Amino acid sequence: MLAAERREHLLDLLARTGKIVAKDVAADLGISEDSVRRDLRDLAAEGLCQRVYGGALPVSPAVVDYGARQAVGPDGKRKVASVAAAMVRPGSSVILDGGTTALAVARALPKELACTVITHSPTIATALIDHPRAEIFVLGGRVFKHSAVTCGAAAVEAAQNVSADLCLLGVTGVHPEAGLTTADADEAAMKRALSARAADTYVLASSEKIGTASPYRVLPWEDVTGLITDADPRDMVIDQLRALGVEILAAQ
Amino acid sequence: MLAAERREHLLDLLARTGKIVAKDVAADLGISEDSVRRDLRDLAAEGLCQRVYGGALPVSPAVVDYGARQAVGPDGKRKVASVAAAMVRPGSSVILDGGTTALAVARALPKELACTVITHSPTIATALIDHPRAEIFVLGGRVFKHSAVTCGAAAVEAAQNVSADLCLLGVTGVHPEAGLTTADADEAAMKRALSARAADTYVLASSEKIGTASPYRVLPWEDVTGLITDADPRDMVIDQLRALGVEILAAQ
DNA sequence: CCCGTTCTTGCACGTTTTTGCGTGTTACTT
DNA sequence: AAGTAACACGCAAAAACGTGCAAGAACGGG
Repeated sequence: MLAAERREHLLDLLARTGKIVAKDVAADLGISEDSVRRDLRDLAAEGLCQRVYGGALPVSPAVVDYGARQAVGPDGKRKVASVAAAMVRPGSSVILDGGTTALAVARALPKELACTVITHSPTIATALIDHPRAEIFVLGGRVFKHSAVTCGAAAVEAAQNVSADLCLLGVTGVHPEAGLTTADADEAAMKRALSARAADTYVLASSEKIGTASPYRVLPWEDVTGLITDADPRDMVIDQLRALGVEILAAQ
Repeated sequence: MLAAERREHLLDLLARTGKIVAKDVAADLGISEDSVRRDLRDLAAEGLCQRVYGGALPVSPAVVDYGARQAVGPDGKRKVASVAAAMVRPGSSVILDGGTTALAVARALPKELACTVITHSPTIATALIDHPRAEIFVLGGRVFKHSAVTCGAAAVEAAQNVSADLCLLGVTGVHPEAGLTTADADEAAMKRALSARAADTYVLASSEKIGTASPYRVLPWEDVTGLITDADPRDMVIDQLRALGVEILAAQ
């Protein structure tokens, strides 16, 4: 393995998993920990990673945040993401919301799948630049830092000019009575605008969000085609949603 | 085996496997490592591969590209970036172009500097999410993968709705007669639109771009306020530009 | 056809870079 | 406070590199 290749591998690992453990990488690649440490030191000097005791972290806390949040429920998110990615038909267009679950969907899109992805998340757009066949369209506007997506009037207006077959929406709360909810009013409006531009809207929600509600309503259940979740299909809340006419797609 | 044949083989290998190990190729083809090294040196000079210790890597993938291009002239880029970042006044708004140099500028913005950054690069928007005081605005549109920025009609239109104090533009060619040039027509149009929305336009160009020209003109020198570069201020080309009324800001 | 020129190629040699290990130091943990 | 893990530094061996050089092939003019 070439030295430059190793560095690429480290950056890739950092981007995908959100962290690097020097010891593990050394064992994986069959090289000494010293080499890994030297590489990390160089990468840190170039501002490409942040050196920490035992390994390295991404430079941007936002990305660290992604890593951390992914660490909370990586299995659930991955399962949900792979089911969602499988729903994207070749040649179709999909509106992809922001958030860690949607990011996982973007990464789960098969390399050979040609499709158009419309997103208001710069992070997701960046992640998809590597995808050989995806056409990417970014909805512009002011960037909301806590969620790393564009929101507000300009973004909503930009959304009016697109339309898609499918909208995959992430939310913070999924509740039979409250509907889909989120923690920010502007975000809720943006998600509403996104959903309105697609023929079908599916909600991505790992199990810990089921049965919870946040302050701002995004959509009532009438406007939702289905729910993709890793929660138990026999869960009581899930049953209630099914009774409301929501298609339930169980991940795993 | 003919020399040209060998070069084809190398490029093919690079495209298929993503890397070239000088030693292995020499053994496979039954030629000396010196010949392989010479070929790789020539190919790298033509921009067809990226020379690394032990062999070569491709130049194309976006992420690899970032690493590679930064590896070429990290010092120059960093110097230019820090001068450019120092030009952003507190409370002002700045239009930031795409590219590795602009990315370096984004990273060089001091944490305590409150400003508005308008960009058509999802990568730069992502990098700025962790900046505590920067307001970020993304110009939406179709994403051009080879340069990782939004371009085209929608992006140009989005640019009409913003205005800024300063525009920092990256280009591929800086030539006294040809003006500022770039390798893609859509990109050129986008850069032109960006420049038109700012009171002042400064060009970011590390020394290797000085005196070179690409196919598509972005701007004539009349529309450029200044040039930020790490090239020698007494360089002949730089002198010509100064005579054209371009303000020269020497980095280092 | 012959001879001088140019270009390519492989080898030798000295230089630079990388790498793993040993040593002592520092940082984190319990 | 003691113990362990991670780290930095120096070192030496190995690998890769660049350069100069000579042998040989390709080429062109006479």
